[in-house]
Amino acid sequence: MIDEAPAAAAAPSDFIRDIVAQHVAENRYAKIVTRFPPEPNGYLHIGHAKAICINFGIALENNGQCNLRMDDTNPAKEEVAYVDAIVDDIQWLIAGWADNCLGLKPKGTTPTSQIVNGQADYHIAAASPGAGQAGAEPFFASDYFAQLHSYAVSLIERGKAYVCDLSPKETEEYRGSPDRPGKESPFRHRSVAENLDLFARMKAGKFPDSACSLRAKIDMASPNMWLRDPLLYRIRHIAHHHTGDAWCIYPLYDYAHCLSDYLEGVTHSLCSLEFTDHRPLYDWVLENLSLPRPLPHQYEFSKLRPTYTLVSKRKLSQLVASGVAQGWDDPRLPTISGIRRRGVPASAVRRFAIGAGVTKFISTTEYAVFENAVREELNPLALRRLAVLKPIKLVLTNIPAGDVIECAATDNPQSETPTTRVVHLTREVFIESDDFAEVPPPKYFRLKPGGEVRLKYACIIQCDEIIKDAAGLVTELRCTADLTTRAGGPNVDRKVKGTIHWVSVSECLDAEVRLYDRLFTVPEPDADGDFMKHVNPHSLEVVTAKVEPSLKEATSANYFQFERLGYFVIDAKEANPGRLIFNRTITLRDTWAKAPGQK
RNA sequence: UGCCUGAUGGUGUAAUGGUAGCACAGGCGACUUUGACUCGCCUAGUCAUGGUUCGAAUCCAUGUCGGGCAGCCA
Repeated sequence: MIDEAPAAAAAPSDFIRDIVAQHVAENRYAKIVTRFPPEPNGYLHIGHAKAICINFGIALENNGQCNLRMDDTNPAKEEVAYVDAIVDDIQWLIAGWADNCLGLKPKGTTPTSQIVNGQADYHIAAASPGAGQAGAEPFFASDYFAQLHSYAVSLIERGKAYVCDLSPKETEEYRGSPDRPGKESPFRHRSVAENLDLFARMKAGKFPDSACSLRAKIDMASPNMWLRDPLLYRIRHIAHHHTGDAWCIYPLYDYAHCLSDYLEGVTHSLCSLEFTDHRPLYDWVLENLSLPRPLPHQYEFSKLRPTYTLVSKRKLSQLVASGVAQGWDDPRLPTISGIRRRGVPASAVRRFAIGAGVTKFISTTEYAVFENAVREELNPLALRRLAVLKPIKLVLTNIPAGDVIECAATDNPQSETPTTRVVHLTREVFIESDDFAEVPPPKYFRLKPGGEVRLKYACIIQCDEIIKDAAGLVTELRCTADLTTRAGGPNVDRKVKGTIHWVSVSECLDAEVRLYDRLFTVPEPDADGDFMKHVNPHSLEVVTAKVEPSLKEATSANYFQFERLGYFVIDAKEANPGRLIFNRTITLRDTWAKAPGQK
């Protein structure tokens, strides 16, 4: 496994952490329990990373637990494959950080609550340090269907819910609009006995889809739309990925979520802002069931929205379906799997997500903040290697063919005890074509006719001659090496302005290198509702690079920095021992490229 | 003419009645066998108007602007 940097410092406090701290001080709960509740209908993306970091972070900081729960109440959209992908992404993202507070449950079990000494006692699984171990699985809202059903019966018995025969279309009309009260359903005042009978028949499959629904009896004139007799259950004759054909009625989010939280002993249900209007309904369900305390409470925060990308499952799937992206794990996508394949360490995703802060302010986070987080984490981790992306041949005329000069190259200068490896300087080397200019711009430190430059880890060279082909293109540079400037040599301290990277022509390896850039050309691709038009046509460039021979042993468990170029990883999906493929995670910061007159 | 929610440099975030701070971005410089890293300096902010107070980003009032809410989605 990759040698990760230590977990980033604890997140600074925020309004939610303040509330939790207050509750801890009051001893309000035996244990702080949060949850991360994805619907298994797609892949996790960078936006989810914030919710993950908040929920797991708060659990971690309070010796609590964060349950991973599949919010799977809509069988039409959900698949097991997504469940597996989500579990995998989560485990990668929190490994070495919060994996000890990851709440999973023994496979096949169902948590329930019971009353012990007048207090709710929750049978929730203990945190599972070996999250990946067989026998553990996430929680599923669908595991609670039986319990949820009996709660619904209880609501009916209390006169708090009724079976409504209005069609979806009529239901919508009766609901009114935000500035106009709704109308009561003609079925609102059915007797408890009739509702019980109807609900039993709904469950028994006596009605077709949408023929009727179970609704909460609240207030059709409420200024809050979610309180206008919201639906609790709908009829769907469709198999569920987790419960199979056991049910044909399925609970809706607002009904299932609060009760799932309750059944798992969740204390703080943290979600994004768009659920703020749902909170009164969340509380209504729990209150009207007269459940034993303590009850969970919902708190909302603003989503993470980085520039130059999209965080919407629907739009992301459009990119995949249209072929703009080559799968959900395309390294240009902001999906967790894409980011991971791109070579971004989990610690960098966390640093970014945590750094964004927790507020109710609708914000956009500059992509540069993400880039900074990636470089911050990679710099101390990445092994330095020499690689030439766009090679041009350079001949050291004073080194005889066949001579091999050993040079010690540092693996990581950031390390307290840096290790080195040997690279071989030979008569012919490749250098980056960008590192030579026949007509150099002002302040050009690199190689130019008659100029000097240092070959990193080797020696200073001087450019004597330029060889061109018939078309006038430079094909070869002829230089003289000053071997007295090598490490240990008498003139090692001689200074030249430029140092460039290189590889030996006779010893280097060919590697496919995929150079990724941001997927969109504008900061807010969907601002005008047509993000497809802003796709960056140059978001992927593939080159055949010349890389130093030690890279033959590279595995996807290593992060590399190709010196002066950027950070790279082996493409975990497509590379194999016979085919070296590197993904560029991100370039190094480059103040030269930004200089006036450059590119 | 509804309800909910928010507003601090370019961006994000802190200050919880007492010196508006930090990070990113941007600029200048030092260092450098990575034009990287590191270090130093600089630029730039409390939505508006009133009020309370010795003192307001913070409390109150009014206004302005932004976001969310009318799925049998989550």
